[in-house]
Amino acid sequence: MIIHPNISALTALLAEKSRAAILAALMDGKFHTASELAYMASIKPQTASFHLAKLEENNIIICEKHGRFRYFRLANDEVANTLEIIMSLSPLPEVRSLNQSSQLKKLEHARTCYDHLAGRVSVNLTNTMQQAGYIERNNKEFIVTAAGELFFKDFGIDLVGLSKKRRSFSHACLDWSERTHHLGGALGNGLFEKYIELGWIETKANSREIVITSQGKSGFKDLFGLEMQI
Amino acid sequence: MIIHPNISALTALLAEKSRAAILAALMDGKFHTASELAYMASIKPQTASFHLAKLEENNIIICEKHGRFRYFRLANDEVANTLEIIMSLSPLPEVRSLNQSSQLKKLEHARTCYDHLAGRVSVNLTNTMQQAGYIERNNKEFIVTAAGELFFKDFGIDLVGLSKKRRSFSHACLDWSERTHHLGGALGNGLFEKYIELGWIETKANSREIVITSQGKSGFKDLFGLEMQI
DNA sequence: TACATAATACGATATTCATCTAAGTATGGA
DNA sequence: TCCATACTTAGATGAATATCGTATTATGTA
Repeated sequence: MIIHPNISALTALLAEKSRAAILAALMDGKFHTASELAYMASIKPQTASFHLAKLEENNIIICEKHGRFRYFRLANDEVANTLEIIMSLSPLPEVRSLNQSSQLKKLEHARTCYDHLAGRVSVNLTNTMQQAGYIERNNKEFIVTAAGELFFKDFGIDLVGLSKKRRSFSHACLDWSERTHHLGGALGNGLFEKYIELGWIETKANSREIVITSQGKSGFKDLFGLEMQI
Repeated sequence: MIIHPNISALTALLAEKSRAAILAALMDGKFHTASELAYMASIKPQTASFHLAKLEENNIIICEKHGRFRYFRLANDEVANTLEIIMSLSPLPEVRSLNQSSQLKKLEHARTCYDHLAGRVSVNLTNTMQQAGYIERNNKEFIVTAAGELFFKDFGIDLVGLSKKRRSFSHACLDWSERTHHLGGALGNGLFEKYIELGWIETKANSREIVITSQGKSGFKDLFGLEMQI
């Protein structure tokens, strides 16, 4: 028997359609109740409960109890990154309806990746920040340059505060639809929350989809000279 | 139901222990017979045949028939890269014996990754070539610099010939033990074969393990100033 | 031809495990 | 106190599939 990393340990958890659906739903980074996840995965609550217990045991998700509700979320951004990588290696879903096709297009355009922005828009923004010399790519991380420090400060991002968080600061996160990297980590999250605060983007309930508002379009254009194609 | 890439399609193939063992064995990049693979995965030939058929159907492996033997190999280096990425995301194997422990240490030191070198040695060599300014990292590729062109030519590597091959030229391949990148692709393969030709490294039958010979140790030292710790 | 080896095909078995029904626990509100 | 809701647990069921014994095909060798 050849010694090798225990591939099955990870893949067995993801190989099951219902669990995959639950995890895909949780990739929006939000908390969801067990019933919500059951509905999203098209299974009965008992079955969802069974899968959620298994995922929790394996430290893939965590649970917070409030009253009679149990709120589930991905355990951390490392799990989210892993899932995003596996997605980037997997075939695109079979599209069976016009509705699914348009949903897929929207996700490819802009979506959440756990707690930051992903999709074409995110990759464009990341590239633009690189070209402007605000960040530099170094292996799996982006590094904020001196110019970048000024830029992010001007934009109202507290780099010092973010860097104190117990997580990757500016992870180069793999984008499954664009098959390249976008800015993740604490900095990616900081920007994401700033965009929300400014009303430039909006999340939708029970979906990873992100909508760029009209303020967002002009905002991104002013900030980066970036034209949003929708 | 949330639209997302079909994770299960890929992971279901890897979730089964016997198939995982077969694929791990094939990561040495060599052809293996069905019986060999059955033995390596500790299953009967019929069972191996069943799994091999399934893997072939899904274009994970290819088969060449010679006489009464069937030789199986990974389909291409894209499959190998995918497997290596999944391995880098998976937990290290549980080590149950001194023998396994020493085998793991050897693999972490130097092993084949499909058709090129992986492990600590490979990562060190890659870093050294980067520091010497022979190659530069650009996203998922390494780029050969002008200085690098001279260097590789001196070392007897035919860059023009390699670049004509219908595959990635110098892929930045993920190393599961070192959790960083080493040089893969056609250039990685070219160097690997040159090391073999020079007698610097030796492969072992039915193992991914690579042995650095004494010529290799002095060779790598002369070429890169790199001291091999064994 | 006869026999040994490599591999696959087929059928039976066993195991794993996702799913559901039914029942039970916990919580909040009337 | 009673009921509705959210969720889990337990047990039964069924489907998928990995495995192996047996048989068959293909090839090489004596």
